[in-house]
Amino acid sequence: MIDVALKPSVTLKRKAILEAARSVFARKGYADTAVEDITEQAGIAKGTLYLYFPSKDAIYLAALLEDARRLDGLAREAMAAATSWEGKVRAYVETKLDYCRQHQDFIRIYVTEFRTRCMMGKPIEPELYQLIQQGEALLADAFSEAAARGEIRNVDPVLAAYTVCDITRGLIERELRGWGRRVGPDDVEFALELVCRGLR
Amino acid sequence: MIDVALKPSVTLKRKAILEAARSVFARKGYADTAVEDITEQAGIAKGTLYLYFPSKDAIYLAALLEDARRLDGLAREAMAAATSWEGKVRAYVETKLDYCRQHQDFIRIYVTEFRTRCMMGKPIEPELYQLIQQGEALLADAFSEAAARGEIRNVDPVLAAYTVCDITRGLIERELRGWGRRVGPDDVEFALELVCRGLR
Amino acid sequence: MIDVALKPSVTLKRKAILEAARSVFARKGYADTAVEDITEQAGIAKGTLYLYFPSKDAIYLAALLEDARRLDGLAREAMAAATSWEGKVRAYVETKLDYCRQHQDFIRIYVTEFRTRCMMGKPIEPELYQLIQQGEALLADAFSEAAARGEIRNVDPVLAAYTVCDITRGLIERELRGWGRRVGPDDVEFALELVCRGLR
Amino acid sequence: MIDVALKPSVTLKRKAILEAARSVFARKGYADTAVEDITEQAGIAKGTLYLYFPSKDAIYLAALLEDARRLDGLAREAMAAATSWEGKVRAYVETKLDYCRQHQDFIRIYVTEFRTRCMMGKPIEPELYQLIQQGEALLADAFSEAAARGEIRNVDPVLAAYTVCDITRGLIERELRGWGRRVGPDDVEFALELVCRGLR
DNA sequence: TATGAATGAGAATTCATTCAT
DNA sequence: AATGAATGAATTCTCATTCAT
Repeated sequence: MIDVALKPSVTLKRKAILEAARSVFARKGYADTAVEDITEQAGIAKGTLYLYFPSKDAIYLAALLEDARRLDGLAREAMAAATSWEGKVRAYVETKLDYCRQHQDFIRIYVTEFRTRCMMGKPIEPELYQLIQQGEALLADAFSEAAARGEIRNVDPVLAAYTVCDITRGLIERELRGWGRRVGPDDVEFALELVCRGLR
Repeated sequence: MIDVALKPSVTLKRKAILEAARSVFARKGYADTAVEDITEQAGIAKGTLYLYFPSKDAIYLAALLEDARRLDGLAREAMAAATSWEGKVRAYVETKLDYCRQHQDFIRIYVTEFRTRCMMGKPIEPELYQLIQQGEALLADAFSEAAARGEIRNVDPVLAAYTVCDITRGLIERELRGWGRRVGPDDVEFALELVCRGLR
Repeated sequence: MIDVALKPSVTLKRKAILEAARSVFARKGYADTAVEDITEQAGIAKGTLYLYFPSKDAIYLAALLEDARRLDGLAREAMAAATSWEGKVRAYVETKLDYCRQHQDFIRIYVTEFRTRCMMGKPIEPELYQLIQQGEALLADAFSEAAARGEIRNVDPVLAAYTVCDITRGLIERELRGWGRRVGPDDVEFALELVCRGLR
Repeated sequence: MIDVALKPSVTLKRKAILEAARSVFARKGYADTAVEDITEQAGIAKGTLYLYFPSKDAIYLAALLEDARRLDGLAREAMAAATSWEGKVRAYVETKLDYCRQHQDFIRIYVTEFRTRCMMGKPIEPELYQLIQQGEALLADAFSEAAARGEIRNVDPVLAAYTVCDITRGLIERELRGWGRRVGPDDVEFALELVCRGLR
């Protein structure tokens, strides 16, 4: 009972810390972020943070995971709501782009640090790995079905999914990076049409 | 005569340091690389490094730039040798993928740290920026001409170029990251065909 | 209450660090003093020092300033207590000499490093500059008044003040330097009489 | 014979190095001067310097010593040329002030670093020590004789000499330091008159 | 004699983490 | 549970000196 009563406040503070961490990580990057920056932003003492997270790294990962879960949920819903395979692709691309526009903090961290870790061969949090795989699988399934229905060429659905992911990521990075052309609706339409024509 | 004999040795040592730096940066990432790691790998004393480069950052940048120049040259040549627009796209994708396979160190650094810097809004070395822009422009030109000749739809050539870049990057990362399916010839063919069909 | 109890401890540790710094600076000089020497002497860890002072230079300056303020206060009081101009001069000289005898650390630093900085044209901490100027002005005022009362020749009071400062400094350095004759009461009497006779 | 022929050139290069050293030391101070600064200024390679001097410290000392010898010679001559004790004091003060005005490099180094070394108890080059002592002794002798002739009070001639040295130094530092009133002829006259009146 | 590339000990400073209160 | 002072290993960079050529 006591647990039940206390847990929410624990969870609340955890969330507050994660929020602060996201904001600081996104602004300064992982390496340039001091743990104290996070605790200041969160309005707590430095030591307190270590009651909720065992290390700087753990905070980073937790922040990432939370967002990844949310994004996965949104994409899943949106794709489920779409009926055609084109609709599912559009749902995937637009959901991701929208979410990233609204949560630039998250995506900045994700696109930079997380990708770096992958490439450096650091072990990845299993749940995060799963979420990524599932996202790709969702797309692959849509292509599988479309191929079965004869709506698209008989392509490897996994490869098609990869391609959509790559293009989506390109749009997101272009949206967020400080230079070059920004992303407008035309850009999305162009990408979607290219994929659709390319697969038919 | 003396100059002719000595200058190369300076250049040689610079190259050796860059080689060592690339290897270490690629293995440990920028932040986790100590300058001493590089000097050890290069078989020189700590101070010696600073005779050739003014800072850790400068080494990183020099390593990056050298590779970017080489890669740009190769891609340029390969594309020039191709006659059809499809050939040029294939040349671009395959040259990049090949180079990255052969210089995993470089690409690891490029894909991770450099991208991170871009996203964090840090100022980018102008020459590097130019090389990137030029690579994209090369593709865009090919699409422009193809459109003029009526070989492809009347699409925005810059957007098409972006898309090819994104897909290429996806292939490269998949090739280099430690998990998931590796990239085979089929993957490249799939990507190329998707783009070609999508644009026609 | 907590504040009242804790604040002093911060101040106390600051003082302890300054004391240690003074001792080491005085023994080894600024350049030959490593920050670690100070922290060892103070019995704290290297990092702890940076919780109280932002840099080696800041410690040096703080140590200097603290002493300069104390000495200024003492000289000011002693001179105020004296009624005749000769008394004021004596108060100035003797207060300084006494203080320096009792705080050899301070004066070693002051006479050496600080003077060096002045001569090299480095910017001086404004408060320190003011304290020095005020000390000279105090003497000059005494001479001004004495001249007005006809007790001394009609000399430039500022020049007279400079001279007394120079002679005082000579006494102090002779007292502290490792070689040559030490300073006894006769030396002070001689200096005072010379000044008094010289100005009358 | 070979020695006789080579020595001059050795001496010449030594002088050139010392000249360069003086200039750099005076500009940047001992600690902030890199040996390379000196060799650059002297137009020689870094290693060459160590053929002429065993260490940075030795260069500093040699530069100091050379000037000290010159200044001692000049003061000695000027004082010998003066007949009255007042003339000798004036000769001492004015020679020093003139020399320092013309060789600010030297005096900057002398006043700062050398004095620092004395106060820190570092061993002093014996010849330098002697030169200083002799300078003081010259003045003391003048006072001794003047006292014997009844021209001044029966003061301790050594103390009187110290005082003149202190005042002279005060004038010199005021002349060279970047702030406060500069030294004019009046300042010298004031100082001389004060001493003369004070001793009579 | 002259060179200047190479050295490596040593400097100041930072910061993730701990722990006594 | 919360604090924040204390820690000390680790980092980048400097520079007097050496030595092979």
